[in-house]
Amino acid sequence: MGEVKEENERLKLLLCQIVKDYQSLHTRFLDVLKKEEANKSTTTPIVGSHEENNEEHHQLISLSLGRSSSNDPPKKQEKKSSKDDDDDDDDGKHGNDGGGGLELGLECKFEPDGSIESEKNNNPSCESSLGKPEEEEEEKEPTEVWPPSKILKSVKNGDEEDVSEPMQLKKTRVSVRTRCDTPTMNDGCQWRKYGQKIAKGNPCPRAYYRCTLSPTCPVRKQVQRCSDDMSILITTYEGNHNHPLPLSATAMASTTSAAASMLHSQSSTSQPALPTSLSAPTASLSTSTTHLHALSFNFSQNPTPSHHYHFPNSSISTLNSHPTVTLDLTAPPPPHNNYPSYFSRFSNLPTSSSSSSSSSSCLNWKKTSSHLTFGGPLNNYPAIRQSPPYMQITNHQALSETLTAAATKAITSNPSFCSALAAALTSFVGNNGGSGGTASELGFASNSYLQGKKPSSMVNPHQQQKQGSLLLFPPSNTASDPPAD
DNA sequence: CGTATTTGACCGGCGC
DNA sequence: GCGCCGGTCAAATACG
Repeated sequence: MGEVKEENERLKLLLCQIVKDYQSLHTRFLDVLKKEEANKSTTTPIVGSHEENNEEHHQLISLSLGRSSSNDPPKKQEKKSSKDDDDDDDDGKHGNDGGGGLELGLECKFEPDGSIESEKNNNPSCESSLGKPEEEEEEKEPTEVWPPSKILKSVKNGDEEDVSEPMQLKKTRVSVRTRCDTPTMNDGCQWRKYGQKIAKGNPCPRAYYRCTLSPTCPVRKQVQRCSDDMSILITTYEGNHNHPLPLSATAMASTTSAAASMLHSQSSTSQPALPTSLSAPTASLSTSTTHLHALSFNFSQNPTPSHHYHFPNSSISTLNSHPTVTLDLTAPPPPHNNYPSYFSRFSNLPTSSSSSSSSSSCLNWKKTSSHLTFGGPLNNYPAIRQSPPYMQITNHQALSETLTAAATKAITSNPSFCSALAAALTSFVGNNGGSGGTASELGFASNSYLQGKKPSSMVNPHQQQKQGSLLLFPPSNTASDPPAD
């Protein structure tokens, strides 16, 4: 109990810090927002997903990061927050919010008066696992992979989301192909090798690692050289961390969990929708065992033609027990795409790299011009769209954006992303031991977005370092993307 | 001496 | 039922 209390105190401090940072960032953000508004004062609505002329469109991602009390079905409120008269609100499908808006809801709601509804254990609607005890969080994480019988099948709360999910969901894997000289690419985590095997079809041995940052962390990774090209390292992640991650590890962790969640929702459209209802990207992936050479995502949004994203080097394999998202970051950039360093950043990190390199673990999206708006601070959010606090990101970009940016968008527009994001957030803040957890989580997420948006002007290095960086922030300014609108 | 890695054994799933 | 194969365990070994 003493330790727990101590931990709690520590987390509270962390939360306070993050909230503080968030508020200062938000202030700055509003300034930026005003400027942008001024720039595009030509009536272009924020949510205007007007015809993307191949290369540009407005896409709104609204992150509802408030904490909701248990009686508010998240679906409803997210839809509401996006558009009241949204036509699709049936439970089986992820609602498209209107006008090209993609909305992420994390089932969190803040009271308008600033008080935080913090019902850690009492909000079944909060599948995104914000504010959940560790165990529950793991349980609910759609991509969670439990180690075999060793870690006993812990008691499942009867009506948890996870219960209804098929087993295969827990085996979701995210595979990352990178060029890497070192035996393993440095993703910021600490791994312990527990096995090695020669897998069929590949002379190179496959190494098995488990995360050692926490003794109970269920995350595994497999590392294997590609038989065709020995310089390519295939790292396959499985599961989600159930502990705070070092800064340098948050990017990959959140990406993989988000990607896994994405796969989940893609491959299970017939399933009861996750309580988070957003415009669900419909991936044009075949079922069963088809490996695609590319990922294509359609953001089918109401009246407008769907936004289509193409991931030329990635694939999804929905093998029975191990549906896998493969992010191939090794191929040369296609002509129309300007590839950033993607994850190669990870592989390029010196093996000794720690979180000391302030924001080195962030993926840098150098292109894009996003219009990013916030729902305001915890207690004082301008009514940009609706009542609940949220973030809105409208991206003025499209296919010319980096693959990473596109992938992120695809992921973030996915309903299941909430879970992943929540996992990342909770991991970062240590499962929000304090009652004010959501506040800090919101702050953290916001800051992350801000970092992605204006790293230099909005966040000083210290803050970046302190707050960590969440991978899934929207793309930042683009060179190719004309500011005009 | 403590910790990490290696490596053969073991186990369970799956296909035949 | 059997064998293959992927994944994990755990004793032995290596390392600092």
